Amino acid sequence: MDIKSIEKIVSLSKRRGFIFQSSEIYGGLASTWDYGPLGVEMKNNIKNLWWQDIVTSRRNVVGMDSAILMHPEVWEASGHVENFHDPLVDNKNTKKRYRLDHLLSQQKDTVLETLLSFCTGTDIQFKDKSEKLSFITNTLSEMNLKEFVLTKSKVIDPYSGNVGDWTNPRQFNLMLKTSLGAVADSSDDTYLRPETAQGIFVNFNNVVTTARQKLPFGIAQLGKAFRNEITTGNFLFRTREFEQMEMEYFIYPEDAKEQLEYWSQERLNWYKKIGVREGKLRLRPHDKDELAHYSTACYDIEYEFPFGWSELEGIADRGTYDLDQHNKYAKKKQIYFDQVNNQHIVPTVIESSAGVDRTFLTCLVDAYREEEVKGEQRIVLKLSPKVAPITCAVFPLVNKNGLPEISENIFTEIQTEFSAFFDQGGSIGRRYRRQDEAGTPYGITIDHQTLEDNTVTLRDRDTMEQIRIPADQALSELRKRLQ
RNA sequence: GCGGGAGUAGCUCAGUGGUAGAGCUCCACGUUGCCAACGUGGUUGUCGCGAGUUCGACCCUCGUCUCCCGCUCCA
Repeated sequence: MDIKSIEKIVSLSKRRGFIFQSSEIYGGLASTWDYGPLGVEMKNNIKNLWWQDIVTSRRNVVGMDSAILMHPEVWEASGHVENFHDPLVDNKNTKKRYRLDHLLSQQKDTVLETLLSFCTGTDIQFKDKSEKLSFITNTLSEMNLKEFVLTKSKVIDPYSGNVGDWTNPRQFNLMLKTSLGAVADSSDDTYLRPETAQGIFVNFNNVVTTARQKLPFGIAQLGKAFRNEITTGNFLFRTREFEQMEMEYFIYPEDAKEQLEYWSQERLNWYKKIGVREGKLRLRPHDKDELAHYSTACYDIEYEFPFGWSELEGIADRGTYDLDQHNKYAKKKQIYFDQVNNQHIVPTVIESSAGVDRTFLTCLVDAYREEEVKGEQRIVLKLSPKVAPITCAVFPLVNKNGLPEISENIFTEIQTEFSAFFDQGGSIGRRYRRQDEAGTPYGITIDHQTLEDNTVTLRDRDTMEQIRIPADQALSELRKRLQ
């Protein structure tokens, strides 16, 4: 696939009604996208395939659907208020931007001491350098600085090796704030959830007692999450509003390693099952310094996009972090009573956190092909039939001799079970090609022979070959192929 | 946030300081009848948005928004 491939995907998405830019008639809103008629079908298919695989087909995983808005203290407890922001500084000379803590970790001690003198409460003793660094970072970020202390302290820009002309640190909070209630008062500030996981953790007890689950068991949830990303881009890949498919699997602590491996494989296999080419997928363990504030081990499932290997999903060992935190902050405790060992424990959590939109983009990119057929270019989406927005298109070969009427009847029958599309406009070749671009795996054509022996042709999108089957077996044939 | 490229019909793009075009698509009718066939007719644009210069701006200037690529960033 060439370098313009993402543009081609964007163009096809719009042309066929997969994805439109949000608020397009007003000039668009950065990195927000709307799903069109084909897009929403395909997105629903992906979500249903996930739900089927994670919840429906498993005895010990249950689903739920929590609210997007949650009590502000949830985000205090989860660590997001403290950790989910980046203090950034710019060097006006080199135009480089750094995270303050990353930048300071590369500075000499004398520079740090100078910076420390600008902070209040300098008599604090620090255990080690990293504690000192985070103190300086946090203090400087929160101070309302009037002078440019980084420049005064002679902070070096690693890019140039010289003292930079630094802006003061600014906090970029990655959580989107909103106000509840009629009056916008700071006491009503709350956040749009940056992950769906917390909705599961705060309902842990509710689910345990009502679903009568015993360790190990999982709680799954599908829904929107919001992050005020500083840098967005790559079409659907990084957006501020996105949909997550998350599952928290609660286990005995000693099983953590084994379960992390198990779920990593399960999840990797799921992408293969929905038709993503195996060679474009990989499982990558996180380095220690990549780990999130809650995690002790993590795998990424990555796909090789035109813009490089990028994360589709993280499978993380969150330990007991989240439940512990809520137990510290909330009045009601989230604790599991282990009937086997007759004791109260806080279970360890293995989390699978996948992005719906990223999976959607993966499917599109992975399926996109440009082929040459009789000297003409054919653009085709070789989507898995389970993922494709339209399962089957129905065509009368000609618009006379009663063929449209017969076709309508077959279409109506197929529509009861599958997403179907009826098309009698233009030549038959044109209609096939339209469906190729939409990724429709099957086409049923009603021709003159149908009038004689009641058979129809079934066309395969990928091979473009046709077989003849009895009209009354069309539905069962599709059923067979979709299994 | 920086640098580069781009924004004109649904798509791909041409265009000129004097109120806009092509190909494809799409729709209708006719014809044909299995892989973007043909004929006739037809729909569609505040030329991304806002200012400025000008008698007059799609075109020049400034600002701004959006997309793509590369940086930076991405617990």
